Amino acid sequence: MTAPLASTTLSARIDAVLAEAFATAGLPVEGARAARASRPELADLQCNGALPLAKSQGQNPREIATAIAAALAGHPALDSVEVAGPGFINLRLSARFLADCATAQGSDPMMGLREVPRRMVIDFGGPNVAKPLHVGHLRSLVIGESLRRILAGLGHHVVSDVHLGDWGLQMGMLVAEIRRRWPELSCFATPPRPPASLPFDMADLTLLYPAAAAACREDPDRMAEARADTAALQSGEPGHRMLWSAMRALSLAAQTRDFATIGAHFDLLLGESDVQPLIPGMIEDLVERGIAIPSDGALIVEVAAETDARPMPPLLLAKSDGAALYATTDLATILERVQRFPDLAAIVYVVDQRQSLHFEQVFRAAARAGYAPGVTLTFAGFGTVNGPDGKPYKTRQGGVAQLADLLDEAIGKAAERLAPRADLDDDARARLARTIGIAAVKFADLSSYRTSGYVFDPERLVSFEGRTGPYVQYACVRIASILERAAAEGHAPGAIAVIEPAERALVLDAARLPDIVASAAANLAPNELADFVFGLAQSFSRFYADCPVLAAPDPDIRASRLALCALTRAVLVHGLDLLGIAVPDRM
RNA sequence: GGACCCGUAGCUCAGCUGGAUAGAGCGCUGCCCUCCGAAGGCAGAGGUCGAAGGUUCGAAUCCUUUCGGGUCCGCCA
Repeated sequence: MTAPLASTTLSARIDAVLAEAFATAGLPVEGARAARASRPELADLQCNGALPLAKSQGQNPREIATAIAAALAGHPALDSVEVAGPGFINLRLSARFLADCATAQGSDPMMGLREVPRRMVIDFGGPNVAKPLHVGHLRSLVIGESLRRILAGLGHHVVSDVHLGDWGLQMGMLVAEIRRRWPELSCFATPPRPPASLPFDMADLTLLYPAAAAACREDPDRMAEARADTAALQSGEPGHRMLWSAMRALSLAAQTRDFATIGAHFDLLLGESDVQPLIPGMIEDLVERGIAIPSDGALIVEVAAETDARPMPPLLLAKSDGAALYATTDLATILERVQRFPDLAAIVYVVDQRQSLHFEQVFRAAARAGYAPGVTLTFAGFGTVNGPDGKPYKTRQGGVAQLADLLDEAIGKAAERLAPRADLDDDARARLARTIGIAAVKFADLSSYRTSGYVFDPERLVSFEGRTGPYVQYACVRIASILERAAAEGHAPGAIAVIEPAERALVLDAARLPDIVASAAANLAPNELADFVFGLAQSFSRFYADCPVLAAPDPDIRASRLALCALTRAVLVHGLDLLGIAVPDRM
C-alpha cells in the first residue's frame, strides 16, 4: 500500500550491487536481493536468487550462482563472495562499507527512507460509552498507536480517530435503567432540563450497563422499553439527548485519562453519533440507485460476488422498523471521512478480528456505492486476549479486567523495584516507575503478531527481565551512561571502524531498521519492530560484554566504539518511539 | 450446517515473498560483578513444527484430507 520515495539503506545499496551483477551475468534481476545470512559464521548476507532461476535458465543453480559471484568479485563493498550449498551466494561485507553505512545511520537512523506521502485515517480504540477500558482494548490502543507512529514516521499524513461506540441500543438500555433508578432527574421532567449534576459517577455508570443489559435479556418488557428509548434518543428527543450527552462526557473523560496513561494519541474523538446526520440521505441515495433493496421488511445491500469461494451474507442496512444498525453507521463513517479529507487515500481499521466479516461487508457495500473511490480500506484485525481456558479473558470474579488496573499493577511493580533507590526523589521515582511499567505492558502486547490472540498473563505483562520493554530501555540507559562518562572524561565519538565480530554484528543489525519499519508498515505488524529492537538490544549487550569502550586498547578504537554506542542508542530510541515506548535517562 | 483463524521446546510466543543445522523469553542445570550499570552476559539440557498425503532441487511456510481448539454467520454493537 506504500511506495518508497528514496533510500540509501544498507540493503538497498547491496541490492543495487546484486542487480548489476545479475544483469552482467545476463539474468533477470527480480531475485537480486540479499537477506540476513542464516549462518552468520559463513556470511553477513546471503542471496538466494540463483536457485529459482535454475529452471528458466536451464542451468544448474550452482553454475548460475558462480556466474553471479564472478560478476560480484572485487566489488569494494564486498570482502568475499562464496557459492555454497545448492547455490547460495554468501557475502561478507567490507569493513569500509559497513563503516560508511554506520556513519550515515548515525545522523539518520532511518537512512533516508521515506515513502510517497498519503493521507490516511487510522481507526482504533473504539471504546463504548459507559464501559471502562478493559484488557481487550489494550491491543487496539497499543497496536493502533504504534501503527500511527510507524506510518507517520514514513512520511504519511496520518489522522487517528477513536471512533467511540456512543450510539445504538446500549444507550437506550442505559437511559431506561437510569430513569428507573432516578426518575426525578431534570432531564426526565417536562419540559426537560439538562441535569445540573449527575447522581452517579463513572464507577457507578460502569455497573449500570451490565445491570441494564441483564435486565433486558431476561425481561422482554425491559427490552421493549430500551428499544423505545433508543428510538427516542435517535429521533432527537431533548431529554434523552441531554442525558446521553452527560453520560458520553463522563465516560470520555475517564477514557481520555486512560489514553494519556497508555500514550495513545487521537487527532479526532469522533463517534458513531457524529455520522448519524448523514444516514437518512445515504439510505435514500442507496435505495434510489437500487443498491439497497427490501428483504423481509428490512433493507439490505447484496455484497456477494460471483467469484466468491465462500458465502457472503448481505449487509443489513436498516431494520424492519427503519432503525439503523452498526453496519449503517460504519458505512456512513466512510462517507464522513471521505468528505472531511478530500485527499484521503486509505483507512486502516485496528479492530477485533471477530469483526472481519462485518467490515468485509461494509467495504464491499462502499465499493458498490462508489463511496470511497481511490481509498484503500484495510481491516487490520487483532486477536483476542484470552484467559488460561482459551476464551476471552475474565477476572476471577467473572467480570472483565480493567485496563487501568493492569497498568497500575505494572507501574506499582516498577515502583517497588525502585523503592530502595536513594538517588531518586519521590516525584522522579513515580515518573520512572510509570515509564518502565507502561513499557513492560506495551512491549509484551506488541511482541505477538497482530492477528494471534494471546493468553492474558499478568505475570508476563509486568515482567522486566528477558524479552521485555525494560530490557530494551536498560540497554539505552547503559549506553547513555557510558556516553556521559566519556564526555566527562573528555572523550568524544569518532570515526567508526568495524573490527571485532560483535561490532560487525551490531552495525549489520542496526542497519536493518529502515527495512523493518517498511515491512512493519506494509504488513501493519508492529511485532516485527518489537522483535528488531529486542534483537538489537541483545546485540548491544554482547558487544558491551566483549568490547570495552572506555577502557578500549587505544584512543581510535575508543572513539569508534563511542560512535557505535551513540548509533545504537539512536536506533533503539527511534525504534522504541515508533512502538510508542519512551526511554528514561536513568533507571 | 457453512466459512474464517490457530495447532512450533515443560510454559508463553516469534519464524518476513518456500532455502543451509527451526529461534527467543520464562522455567530448569552450571559458570561470570577487585573489570564501562547483573533489569546483564556465556554455556547446557529440552522439538517426528497436531497427523497423513501431495507440489518442489528444497516445505514449519504452498495444496488436499484428517484430528483438536477458537471465532463468525440479515433485524445487538
